[in-house]
Amino acid sequence: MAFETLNGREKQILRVLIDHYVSTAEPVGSRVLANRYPIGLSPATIRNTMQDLEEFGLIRQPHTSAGRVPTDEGYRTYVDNLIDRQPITPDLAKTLQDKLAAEHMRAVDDIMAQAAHVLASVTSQIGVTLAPRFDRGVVSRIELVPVAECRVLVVLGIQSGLVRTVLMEVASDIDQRSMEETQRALNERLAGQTLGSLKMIAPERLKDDHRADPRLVKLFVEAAEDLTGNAAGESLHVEGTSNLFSQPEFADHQVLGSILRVIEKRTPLVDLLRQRGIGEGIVVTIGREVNLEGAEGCSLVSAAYRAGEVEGTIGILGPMRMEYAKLVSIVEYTAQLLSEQMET
Amino acid sequence: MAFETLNGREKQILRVLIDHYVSTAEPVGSRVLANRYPIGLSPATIRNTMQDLEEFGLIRQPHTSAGRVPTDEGYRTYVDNLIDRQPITPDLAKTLQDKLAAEHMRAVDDIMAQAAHVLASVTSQIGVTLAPRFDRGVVSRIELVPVAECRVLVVLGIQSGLVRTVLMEVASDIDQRSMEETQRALNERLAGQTLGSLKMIAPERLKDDHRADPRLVKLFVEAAEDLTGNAAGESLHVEGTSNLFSQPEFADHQVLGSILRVIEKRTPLVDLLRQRGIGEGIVVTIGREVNLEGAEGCSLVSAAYRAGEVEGTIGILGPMRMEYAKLVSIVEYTAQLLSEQMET
DNA sequence: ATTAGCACTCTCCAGCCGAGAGTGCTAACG
DNA sequence: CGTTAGCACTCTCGGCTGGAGAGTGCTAAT
Repeated sequence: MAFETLNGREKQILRVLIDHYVSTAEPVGSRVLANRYPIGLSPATIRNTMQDLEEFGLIRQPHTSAGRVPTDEGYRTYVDNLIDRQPITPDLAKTLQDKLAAEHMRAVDDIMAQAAHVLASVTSQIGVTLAPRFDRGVVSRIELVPVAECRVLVVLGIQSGLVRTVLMEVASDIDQRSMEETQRALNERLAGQTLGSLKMIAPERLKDDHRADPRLVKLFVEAAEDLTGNAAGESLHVEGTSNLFSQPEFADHQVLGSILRVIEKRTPLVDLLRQRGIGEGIVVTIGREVNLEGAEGCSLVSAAYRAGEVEGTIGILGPMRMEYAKLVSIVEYTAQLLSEQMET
Repeated sequence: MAFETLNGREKQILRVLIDHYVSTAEPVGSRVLANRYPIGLSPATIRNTMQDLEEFGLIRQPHTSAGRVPTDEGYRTYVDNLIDRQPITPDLAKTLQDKLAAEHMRAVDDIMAQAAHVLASVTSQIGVTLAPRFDRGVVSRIELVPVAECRVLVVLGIQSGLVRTVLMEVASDIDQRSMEETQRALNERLAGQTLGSLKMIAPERLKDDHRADPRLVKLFVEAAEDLTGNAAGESLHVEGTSNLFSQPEFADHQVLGSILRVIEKRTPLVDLLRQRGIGEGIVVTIGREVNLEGAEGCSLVSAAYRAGEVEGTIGILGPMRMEYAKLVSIVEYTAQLLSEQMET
């Protein structure tokens, strides 16, 4: 059922059918299409075309004598071929800029939370953001800041100006001087390396360095690891889940429950977003493609953003029946803003 | 309808009625109570007592010829007077310890998120945690760490070992030396002050100090302010909202929706928790007392924890029909663990 | 004071019916 | 030959009904 096999009329009918269904959430009958859209065909003819589209697997009937509803594949071809993307309005662009770029610089985490929030409120869907993967980040500066008796704060500066910190617990008998020496050694030997490679590289490069305290180095490597791997849980932000309540397709308690449950698990969603991040630009994932247990009825519109070497993903999650034409632009623009802001 | 006006029988009936209702979620009839509990009275007698309790406003009938259901006030007197608290099992204590105290030291935020998660999974309610209010925290150490061209990371050590960091944007022409001088000055003049008082105290104490760069000081004060006030949004962690889906009282779409909506707004919930935090120990807030628009059918079991001078609140949010006897102990114990962990 | 008995009320569920919507097919039409 | 009018058919949905069941409140007996 490749898109090319569809004739012009079939394409047209599919388009208006989805357009109409998206705005009403009701099965679409032939009469409605004939009346409301300038197709110039009688309901009967439209019915015939609809039967064809049904055979192609692009639309289906919830039951005999109901109107038609798009299938996953229907949405797929619609998004891939029929959509005409609606550029973002200047108004909206301004809103997004204000809410995101504005104010003074904040921590990465705050920005991500804010981005998720804005996406949710602007689209009335669920806004999701994934913080950058730091393992690709190039280390530009390392600071060890003693903050209490046995605690040292590791400050890791990444090229492009991002910063991350981790607390580590050290033996109490490490003195100020040795710490400073170690810090100097770390900076000299590790600057310019990616965060992800530290685990491999650090022990090797520092083993001959008489200045560095090996215990500190070991802890440091562990801390760096923490930042790349373990942070997976914390790096996901989800906002606007209550928006789903106004969607008629989620009126069913079970359905809605299983969606929220899978979102709350975090890991599956993180994986999904990571996976979607690798392709450049905007990606629309529809229905079963989403591959989240319980969220089969959902679509994800996602886009990657990047800050120097590190990149992450943002997106919106909602019912398959969403205004792709509009939302795609919003997500794309937001990702772009985010990239800009982070590079500053 | 003070508790003392109830006679022994009324107390007994109220207790078993609530016990039974909590476990079944069905209106409780007189027959069931007579059969299932060793009251030694006939259904008819129980019915009379029930009528009395209804007049007191402690129970009510959803409709004529249904069993009785506790009212807000019913739960209130139950929790205040009739409950016999069920101590935490050793098993559960161990689980909580493992999940919370375990692993190496993490940032405050991670701990709070983890605590919310654990509370949710252990109680099958919504787990909520509020990070400590740092404005009461006593500053023990201030570090200014340059991390990029125009960026300085402010590291604020609080007595009792907690740390917070904020990024600030500085003019590019501030040199290394001046930064170090300023840092020294800040430490000397501000250590021992509470974070909340910095805004007042700092300008005064530093205005004569020739070492401190006034621009840096100004930015520093702003950063500190950020940490105390603005952080309100980020300091709340909510986990386990999907647990509500298995509660029969929230089968209704509207009800559930409005609860999740008000939780997502954050501010009302933050305020509620702050307010509940000021009283020592554990607090049970029931039904309308909760005072969250849309969450009238919920109860909150909350407890304050403290780490040195700073304190925060944790709790669980769920339907009024919850196993208070058990949950109160769990929340209390968790708060205690949290206090211990943070003081370390 | 307690309890057995009973009439009464209300909910819940299953079944039924008619209205309405929308289809697929067939036959007529240009 | 593509298009369309007409029509029989199917399926859902809302409202109505009636019976079963649960639980009450009252009264009279213990």
